[in-house]
Amino acid sequence: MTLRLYDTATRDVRDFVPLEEGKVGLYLCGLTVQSEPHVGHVRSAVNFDVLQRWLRHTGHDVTFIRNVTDIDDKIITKAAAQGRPWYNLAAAMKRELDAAYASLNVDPPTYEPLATGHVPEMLALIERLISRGHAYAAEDGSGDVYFDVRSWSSYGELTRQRLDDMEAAEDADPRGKRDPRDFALWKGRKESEPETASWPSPWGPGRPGWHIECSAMAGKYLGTAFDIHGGGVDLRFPHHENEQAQSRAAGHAFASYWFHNAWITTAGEKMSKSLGNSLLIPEVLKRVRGIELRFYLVAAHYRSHVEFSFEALEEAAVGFRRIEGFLERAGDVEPGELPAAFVAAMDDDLGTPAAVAVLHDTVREGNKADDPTPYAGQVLAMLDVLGLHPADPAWGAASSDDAKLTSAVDALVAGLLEARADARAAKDFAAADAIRDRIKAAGIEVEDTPTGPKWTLI
RNA sequence: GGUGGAGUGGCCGAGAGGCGAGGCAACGGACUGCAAAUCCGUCUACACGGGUUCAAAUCCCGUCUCCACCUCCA
Repeated sequence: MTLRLYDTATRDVRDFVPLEEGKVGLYLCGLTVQSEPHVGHVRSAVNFDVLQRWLRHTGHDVTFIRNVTDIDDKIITKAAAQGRPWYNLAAAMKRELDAAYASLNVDPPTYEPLATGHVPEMLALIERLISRGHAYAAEDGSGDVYFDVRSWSSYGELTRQRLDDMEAAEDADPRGKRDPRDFALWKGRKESEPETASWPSPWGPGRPGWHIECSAMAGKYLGTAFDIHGGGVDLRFPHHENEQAQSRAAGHAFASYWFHNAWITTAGEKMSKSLGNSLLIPEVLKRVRGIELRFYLVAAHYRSHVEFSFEALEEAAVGFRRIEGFLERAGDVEPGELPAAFVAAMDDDLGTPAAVAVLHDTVREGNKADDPTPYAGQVLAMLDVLGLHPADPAWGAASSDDAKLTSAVDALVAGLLEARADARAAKDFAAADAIRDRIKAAGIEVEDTPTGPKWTLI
């Protein structure tokens, strides 16, 4: 069985066939680093991370490029409002983003190019488009350069839009455009913008339009034809449509498959950056651990809309702890083979919900078995490929202070548990339960297991 | 107006013509001194109205509701 993926361009699930056998070029539109990342942002990263891990697991040599847009209108505007340089805001938000990815065990990509580092590549691409008759410098002296959508008859093919059916943007300042739907490849510097936010070009100082950076960077690192390109559904139009148009107009085949993840919403609505702080990653991680948040995200199919709620998140966390509890009881085991049903689920358009069901089934079988070891091995293998291995150092090793505290508490609790054991042996259950209640009041739960009592923090 | 998507049991969330995913919660049982954990069982649904079919949550027609994109957006 081979991997099948849903392709936005063809709108169906089809066999994934790489351009070159055994190798995969993957491009993900990362974030514009203009504010702190929230749960919605990391979903895309986690979904792509699962894709990347699965491709690697199935024997592909993956080159994964995830760009960072570190210059755009919003960054300039927000930085100005905050009274700091745009590049400082971009750098600070990039660090926040890195921290969020790390807390969810998102594997770093092969390379993470910055838009500002690829201006020459963009200029070369723009000049190529001009020479081929698909772009033009504005005649109003603005220094803008636009892509000429009327010159590219396939425009709209990715999202099946017809130019004539599109609503013209309300704030459409026609500037020097020949058609209101023409989009900027290069934006001439305005007087109000900082000089540091401009680069020299044949059309005067300016900065990149949004779409051109991805075409330029994907081309540089993955070649003019590569396998998979993706991002959130909102990027289909105009961003991906425009990328494809300009790349193909430049004579490049561009992406073979388009992979788009659905939204996470709150209260039925898109998680916008104006919703406040409650869903920023550090805030969410006060409620659940990173591994639990990742489990919540992985348990839903990447193309399904997820209605975020803390209740659902905490429920997922409870389910995950059940899996962890099983592994703890099973003791040290090495990852084993993946169950066939799990592999089939993953091969079917990354069917993580069905894969997670296999995970649960295996845990139940393991809990029933006299020897849980082989089941635990399978569970570990499944968790590992989903980026959810509990022992992965990415989740953060306990600090030495934590270890000392654990050891100290263990010694104190041990004394109480001995007294409780004595009381139980003497069938003085009232005394035994009193001790247990006292421990519980301190925030520690005691469970009796076949190998003796065990304590955990509540 | 154009494009794409959604409506599933108390809740979350899969599936996409036929042997009723999975989880959480609840209840009953086993185990336990009592619990906890674990296992077994129960509750078993597909927005609405028609239709096709031996068989529809799944296909067709219609209706309603909701969301996204067409402007920056994961």
